[in-house]
Amino acid sequence: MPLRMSTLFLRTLRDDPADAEVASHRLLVRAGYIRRSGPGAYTWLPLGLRVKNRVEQIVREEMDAIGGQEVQFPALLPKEPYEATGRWEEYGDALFRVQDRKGADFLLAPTHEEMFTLLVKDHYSSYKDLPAYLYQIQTKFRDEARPRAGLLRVREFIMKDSYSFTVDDAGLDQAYADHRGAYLRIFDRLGLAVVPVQAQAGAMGGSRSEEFLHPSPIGEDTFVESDAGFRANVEAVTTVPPAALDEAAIAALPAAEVKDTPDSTTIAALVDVANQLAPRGEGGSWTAADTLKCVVLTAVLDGNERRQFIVAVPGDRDVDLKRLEAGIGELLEVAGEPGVEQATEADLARHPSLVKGYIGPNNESGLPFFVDPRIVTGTAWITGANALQQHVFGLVAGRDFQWDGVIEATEVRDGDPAPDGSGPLRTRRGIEMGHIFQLGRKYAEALDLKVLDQNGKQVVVTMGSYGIGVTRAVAALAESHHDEKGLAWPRAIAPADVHVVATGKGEEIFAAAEQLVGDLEAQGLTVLYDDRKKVSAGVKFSDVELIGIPTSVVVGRGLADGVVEVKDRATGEAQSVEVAGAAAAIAGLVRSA
RNA sequence: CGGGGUGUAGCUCAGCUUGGUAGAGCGCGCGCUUUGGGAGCGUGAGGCCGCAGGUUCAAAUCCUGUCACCCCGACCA
Repeated sequence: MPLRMSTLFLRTLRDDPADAEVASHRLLVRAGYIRRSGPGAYTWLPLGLRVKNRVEQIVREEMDAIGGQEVQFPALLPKEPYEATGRWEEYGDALFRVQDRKGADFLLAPTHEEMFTLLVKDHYSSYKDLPAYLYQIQTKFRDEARPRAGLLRVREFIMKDSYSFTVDDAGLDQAYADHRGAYLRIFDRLGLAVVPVQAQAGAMGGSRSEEFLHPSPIGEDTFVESDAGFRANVEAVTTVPPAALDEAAIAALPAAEVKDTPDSTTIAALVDVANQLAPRGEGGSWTAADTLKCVVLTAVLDGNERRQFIVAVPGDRDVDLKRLEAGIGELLEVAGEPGVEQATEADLARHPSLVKGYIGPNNESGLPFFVDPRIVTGTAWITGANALQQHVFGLVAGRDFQWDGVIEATEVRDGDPAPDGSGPLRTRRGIEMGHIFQLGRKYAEALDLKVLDQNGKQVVVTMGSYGIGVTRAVAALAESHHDEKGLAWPRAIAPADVHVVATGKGEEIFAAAEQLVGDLEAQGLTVLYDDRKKVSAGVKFSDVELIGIPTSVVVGRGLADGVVEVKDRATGEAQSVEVAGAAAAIAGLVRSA
C-alpha cells in the first residue's frame, strides 16, 4: 500500500521552527519527520520512523554478516552492576537515575557494558563458546547538560551497541577488525561519508580506539589529518617536542634576569613590555611564543575533591581542558577520570603565595607543576617571577626550573606536525557517528566474567565495545543531503523510493496516477502518493522538495500527451516518460542509481 | 556552570516602553471560485499571554521568584 498524502499523519511547515538552528533540525521538523516532545527528546513521525527503521535495518544486516547476534536489554536497569564497575559514580550527572516506589535506585542506561557482560557470564563458561558478538539496537539515555541541534545532541537516542567476548588479545583484534569492516560497510551503504580517526582510548584500560567522524562544520568533535593520511581526534594527538639542548649549549645561554614589567598581566601586554625593555637579538622581536604562561587549574575528583595544579604552556597557545583531562589522572595518581576546570577564586584563595598575573615556575605554592611537551630542557622563556609587576627573562627549562610531569595541555593547531612524521596537520570538525574500542578486561574483571581455557584454567574474558548512533545518523544524513529547498535522501534510507504527485483537476489524472502507483508497487517499489485534491500544484511541488524522496513523478498536464514527468531530487534532472511503460522505466532508474 | 536572548493560537511573530475587552500572517473548518510553483473572496473555530507569587480598582504589559527553550562561552601568565 502506498503512503497517501491525503491521510498520512503529516503536516509540513512553511516556516522554519524558531528553535532550530542547524539544517537537519530545521528540515526534519519542517518536513514532518520528527517533532520535539521535551528537552532533548523527539517523537518519530511516520516518515521519520521509516528512515530510522531503514538505517537500523542496514546496521542489522551488516552486524549479522559478521556473526553478530541481536538481543535487547531493558533501558531501565538496576544500580548494582554499575556500582560493581564504578560507573554509578563515574558517570556523574550525565546518568539518569530513577527510584522505584520502594526507593531502590535504578538508572536509564547510557550504554550496556555491564549487562552484556553479566549476560555472557550467565550463559558461557568455556573458551569453546567464544568468540561471541552480541548487539542490540536500543534507546539510550544521557542527561546532557545542553541538548542542542535537534537530533544531533539529545538526551534520549537510539544506538546500536555491540560487544565482543573473546578469550585472548588475538581474538579481540579479530573482533575489532570485524567491527571496523562492518562499520565502513554500514556508512557506505547509508551514503554517509565518514573518516575513521584515532581516538582516545581513555582510562578504561583499552588499547585501540577509533571514532568514525562525519566531516561537518557543525560537528562537535575536532580532528586532525595530514596529507599522508594520519587522522586522529585532537584529544588523541601527541605533540612532537622540539629537540632538547645539550649541556654545553645550555651553558652558553645567558643567565635569567628579573625585570620590572608594570601592568603586564596579559600575554599581549607582556610581549609589548618585553620588546621595549630588552629588544630581542638579531633584529627580531619577542612574540607570545617566547612567553611561558602558568595556568592554575583544578582537577575535580570522584568524591568532589578539588585539587589544584599548575600547567605551563607556551604563551601563544590556549589550554585545552579536554586534553588535560585525558592525562591528568595518571599524573596526579588518582583513579578514574578527573574533570579539569579553570581554578575559581575560591580555589586560588587556598594558595595565597600565588601572585595572580605573575605566576611562574619555582613558585612557593607547592602545587604540582606540569609542563606542555614543548617545554623541553634548554628552552628559554619569559615568564612570571612570582612577584607583583615582575617577570623573569631567559628562564631556561631544566637549568633554572624543573617540573613534576609532562602533559598534553594545549590545543592542536593547523600546521602542527603530525606525530608520525607525515607532515603538517589540518584541523577539521566532525560529527561522531560511531566509536569502536578495545575494552580489554576492565568489565570482565569487575564483574568476574571468566571462562575455562584449553588447559582447564580460569581466564578473564577480553571484551570490545562498538557503537553507532542511529538517531544521529539520521540527522547527519539530513545534514549532508539537503539543499535550500529541503531534504534529498540517499536511496538506501529514503522513506519511499518514489513520490508520485497527481496534479490537475481531471478525474483521469487521478485515475492514471492511481494506476501508476499500483504498477510501481508491483515493481517492488515503495511509493509516497500525493493524492490530495484541492491542493494546488505549487504546494505539492514544494512538499516534494521538502520531503526529499529521491525520485518524483508528476502526473499532470503531460498526461494529455501520454507522458509523465520524472525528476531526480538530488540533481534536479527531469525527463518525460511515456505513461505506458513508466513503472518499469522508473524502476530501472531507481535500481540503477 | 557563566554570559546573552526568548517564552503570546498548531507554526512564524506583533502587542509590553506609557497597565484598561487578546492581535496578524500561515495552517485548520464551512461555502463559492481557482488547479503546473506555497491561490482568491466570504465566513468561522482556536489562547490560563510558560508557571507561581506580588503591586493595582484593573496585569500579556510593572515587580519578585521559578521553569523551559535558543545562542555563545567554559581559557590566560
